[in-house]
Amino acid sequence: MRWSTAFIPTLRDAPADAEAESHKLLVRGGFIRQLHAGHYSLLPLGLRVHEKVAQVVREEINAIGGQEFLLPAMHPATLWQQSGRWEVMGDEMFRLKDRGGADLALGMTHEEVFSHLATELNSYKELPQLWYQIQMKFRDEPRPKSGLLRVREFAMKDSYSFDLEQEGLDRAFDAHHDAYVRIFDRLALDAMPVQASSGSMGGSASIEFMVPSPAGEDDVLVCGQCQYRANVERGTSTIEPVSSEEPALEVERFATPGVRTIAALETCEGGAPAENQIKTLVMVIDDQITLVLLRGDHQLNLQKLQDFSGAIDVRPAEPAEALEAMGANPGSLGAVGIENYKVIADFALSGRMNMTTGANQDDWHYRGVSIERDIDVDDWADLREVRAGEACVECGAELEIIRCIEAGHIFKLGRKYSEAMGISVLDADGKAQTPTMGSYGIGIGRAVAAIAENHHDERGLIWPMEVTPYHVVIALLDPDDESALAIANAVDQGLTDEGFDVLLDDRNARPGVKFADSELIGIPYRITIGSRGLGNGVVEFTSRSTGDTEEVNSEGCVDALLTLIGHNK
RNA sequence: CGGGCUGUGGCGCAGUUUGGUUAGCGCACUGGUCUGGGGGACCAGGGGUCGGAGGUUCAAAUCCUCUCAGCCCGACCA
Repeated sequence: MRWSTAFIPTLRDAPADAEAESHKLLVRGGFIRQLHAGHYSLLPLGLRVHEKVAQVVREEINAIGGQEFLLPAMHPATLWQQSGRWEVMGDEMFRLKDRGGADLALGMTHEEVFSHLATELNSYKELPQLWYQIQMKFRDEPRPKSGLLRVREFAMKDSYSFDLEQEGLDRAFDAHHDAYVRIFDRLALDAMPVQASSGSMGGSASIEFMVPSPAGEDDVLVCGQCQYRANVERGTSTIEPVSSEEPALEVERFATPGVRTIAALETCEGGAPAENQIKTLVMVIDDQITLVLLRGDHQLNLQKLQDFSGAIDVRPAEPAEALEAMGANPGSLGAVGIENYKVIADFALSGRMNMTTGANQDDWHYRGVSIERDIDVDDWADLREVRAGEACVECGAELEIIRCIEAGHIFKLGRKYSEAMGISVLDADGKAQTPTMGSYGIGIGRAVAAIAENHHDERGLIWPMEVTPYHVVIALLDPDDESALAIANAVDQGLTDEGFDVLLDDRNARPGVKFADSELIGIPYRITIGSRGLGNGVVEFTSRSTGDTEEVNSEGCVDALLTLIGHNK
């Protein structure tokens, strides 16, 4: 490719609203342009990277037996109604009507469509199947952000496995796990597999592949000693038990004028340390008022509550709702004597006595509360968010919390979708069986951004060889010098013949511009051909990542350059 | 959805408080001269009607109302 005829609109300044490094650099380097919030155009350079990432994914999924499809992006509502997710997906699904008034949706994932196709499976002899596609997904994200990291329209590789038995699903799941490790390795992403919440996907097991980055949106618990890795939405820790003072006293109501917070209750007359308080949260779980109890110094993780309840919609009650339900304002609420609402308590409260909590009357609290004796707890659950420094549940070492980008996610779905969509095959005994499914996703555009996020310096991007838009850029400093041009053409041809993607910078621009641009767009190797070097009979070979330059005799330089690149395309 | 902020050429910004000729600057772009190994200089140019609609006024980028869009924090989401 000749740079002089290519569309590579580089910018000296990043757009003012770009925050994430990948966002700034992908825009500045002429890879992407925003059309509107959450929707990006891939320019030629961006598309080349995107396709190379997709190709790596494709090769590795093919290698474990995947068969590629391309499914519609627009789906009939009936399909989603059948799985029950027409309601579950809520506002996140783009919905529209056709001219006849039929409800349609833009696919945010493809369990339904693939399951629908899988109804054509008839016999156990046809199993297992491993199907996948690389297709646009549409999600009406409340807040698109960070360039390609969180968008509303994005390419995703999603694969789906169909097996007769659990062991088959386990194999498909493990095969994906290993394939994902290879994919992220090839993409030069340090992705770690972590235990994850299944969210709206349902299912029994789920592992996310997390790439550490400050631009990420997930917090991951990482043990420094053992291999324990878990999303905070799922992870637990071992905490020092708090020994309650014995004996259990009687519940006593006491005045706490103006006290509305845990912190205030710690310091007021007759108060108690946070760990001896019961925090009472009024939540609305699928329109049902529910009380959630935590130790005073603990934070609720909403996703844990959602996963435990299996609800579609979980939110904190509005202050007015809380007042109406409880007869007091938040800050003075408690679950003592509550019978008409469901109460869910965090495990950390188990067995605690002589606790302090709100009395459901402003300015009054109870002390001497023993949770099992005084509160009608319906359910116990792990609801609290782990904090950095707590002890690993596996080995007791300290847990760290690391901000990460979710680059991939694999689920064991079980039979939820195959049942709903009516997939059935006959087994060897001629009995109808419902296959068990797995689903496995990797965001292609997000992977591009994650790579950019992790491979850049102050001068610009530094693409890994697997995904770089061009392997080599030839900086032809004197395009009007015929001998220089001849050598540049020979190098271009020679490297291209060996399968390298070559960008020949033949623009009539100053050397500084060419160097700066080639570094900004992150081409791994630069070959500089200029009159100064040629005067000494050499061309130069520079590595983008190290900045090191070697001189190569211009005579017969193609072979020498091929050796330097080391055929590591 | 709540809070904060911003919309002026492709990008970055000034001008808005205190309405007043042809709306300005840097980068980018076009032509030219010089230059020629780290975003070069000079000369000459082209491009915006100030997010949109309505209003106030002799006069609106500037004031008022409505509206749309984008960004950040939170909520939410995977």
